[in-house]
Amino acid sequence: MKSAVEPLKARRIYLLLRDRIVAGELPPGARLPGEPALAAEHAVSRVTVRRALDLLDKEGLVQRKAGSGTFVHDTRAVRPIVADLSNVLSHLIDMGRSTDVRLLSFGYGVPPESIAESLGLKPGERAQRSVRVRLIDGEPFSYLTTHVPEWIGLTYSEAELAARPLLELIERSGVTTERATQAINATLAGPEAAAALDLEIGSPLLTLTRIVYEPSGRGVEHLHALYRPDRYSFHMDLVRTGSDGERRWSPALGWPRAADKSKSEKSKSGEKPTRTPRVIKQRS
Amino acid sequence: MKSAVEPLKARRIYLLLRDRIVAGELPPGARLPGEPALAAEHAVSRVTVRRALDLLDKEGLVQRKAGSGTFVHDTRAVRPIVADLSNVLSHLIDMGRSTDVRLLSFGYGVPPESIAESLGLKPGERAQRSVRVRLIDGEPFSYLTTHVPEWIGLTYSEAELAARPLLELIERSGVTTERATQAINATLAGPEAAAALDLEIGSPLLTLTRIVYEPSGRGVEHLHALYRPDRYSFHMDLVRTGSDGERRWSPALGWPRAADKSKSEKSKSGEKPTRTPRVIKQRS
DNA sequence: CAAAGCTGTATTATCCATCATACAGGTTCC
DNA sequence: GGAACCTGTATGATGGATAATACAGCTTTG
Repeated sequence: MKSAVEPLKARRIYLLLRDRIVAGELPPGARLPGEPALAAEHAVSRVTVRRALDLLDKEGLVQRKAGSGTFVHDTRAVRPIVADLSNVLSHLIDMGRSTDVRLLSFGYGVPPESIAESLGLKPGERAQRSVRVRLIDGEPFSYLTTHVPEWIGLTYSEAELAARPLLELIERSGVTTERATQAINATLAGPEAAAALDLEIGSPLLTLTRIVYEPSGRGVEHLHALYRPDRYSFHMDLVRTGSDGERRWSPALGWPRAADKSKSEKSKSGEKPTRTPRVIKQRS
Repeated sequence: MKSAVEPLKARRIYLLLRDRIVAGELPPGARLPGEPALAAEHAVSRVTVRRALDLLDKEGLVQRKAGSGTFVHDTRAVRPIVADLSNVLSHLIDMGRSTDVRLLSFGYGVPPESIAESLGLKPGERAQRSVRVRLIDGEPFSYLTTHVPEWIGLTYSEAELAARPLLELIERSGVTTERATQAINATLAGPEAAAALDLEIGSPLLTLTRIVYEPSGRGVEHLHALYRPDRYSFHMDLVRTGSDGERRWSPALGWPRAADKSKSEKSKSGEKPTRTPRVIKQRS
């Protein structure tokens, strides 16, 4: 009973380099240390370094040139950053990007206790469970598991769910949705999510758990979403609010949605970087 | 050249079980399948299943009883969920929890390109870089890397940074901060962050990147934060806004901050679950 | 062109995770 | 008590990841 399961060495180095790249320490185009140098630096064999670089290569983060070196791939191209807070991909759509939904699972049953509780179901009461995957430009980026009380779920068909937003169907059933709570977190990809999102098991994922309430306070939808961090992230603009001594950041409401920067190009350059939604495909 | 580096089998099973637990599919107190059963189910040896269970045990998610079985530990106790959006831990403090900051690194140098760009620095211009770890009740939960333009950084000392909020120091220097952008994402823990957060390399982490701007549009602080997802997550309340056809969720502003639920206990039970900030320590 | 450095590739040996199996000891239930 | 489960522990065998080394071919630099 020793040796806790630790990631393979190649993976360690892969992670390390990956962090240095995404952190910008190794800017796009830069040539990173040679394989012998990396091997010495991390006290591993060159073969292992190679494996790490292979991973980075397969992921499109670096580009290897025989005889020359390994170079950081143009990150901007590889990171088709999808973004938005509070709501989802609203402005993606009117940006000419095609989104698609695939229904993986649909059925009724007794949900796990924690979900039943948040939906205000009595023990044994059934709910509709569905699993969907969202694609952007053909590439999967989110894995959604939703639970809805049975009496609401029965108001629409499986085909309708595959075609329309769930919340729209819920509201169509006569329920009004006003309030919701959500929590954002991180996890590792389990087998199913990894398969659906075209990832390896153990990849990092962004998590969003949202519970939608009707005015009476009863839960009507429990959403558990997993996002690929390289294809999705939450962005928000903040403003400093509160009077002295109690100043905090608050989300900038009524903000210029997807602010087509045509409007504010007054100041010089660094207006709002990291906001270059170019439409470039990533290698599958 | 085959076999991509795939996570160890034990880790796979660990992740699988872990997901089923946090998803509530295996509710607290439940006995999970016996080791032989799990071994058969996943087509691995019992030894491997054992390793996976050891990980869950060490993490405090399950409790093993010789001769009896392996049981899901009381999740509520194990998840001292810290939370808040937009700002950080505001209400934690007035909840009687002690937070502490540890300065790991402090110095000046030329920052990586992407950060220099967001701070509006000219190539070669220097910035102050600091790395801090935040603890709650003695346990580390966030790993903060900040970059500040040199001319601001010079207005305070290393000791001051270790003692007071950075933004306060920045404002004290005469700069006014009004706007900020931030992005939330997920990654895997690299070596340094893993060590500082008392995690294994490859653990999932919540990421927050915030850039604070002064009114002129120039960046004055670049913050990169890594959070342990089991000790921190972003919560927010949402309200449905926008007129028909363009309805979306918006963060509920002006909400009862840290709503001491003494106020709204009108409706029955399920008012706002998952909001039970009991102060229970987790095993180190 | 030649030297130096790099990536690609192969070989052999070692180490560690995993497998398969067996047994000891505790718990539960009849 | 005893059967049937469970967890804890140990064994040797096997395969894959890694180490150490060597060499080929390409690129860059002088």
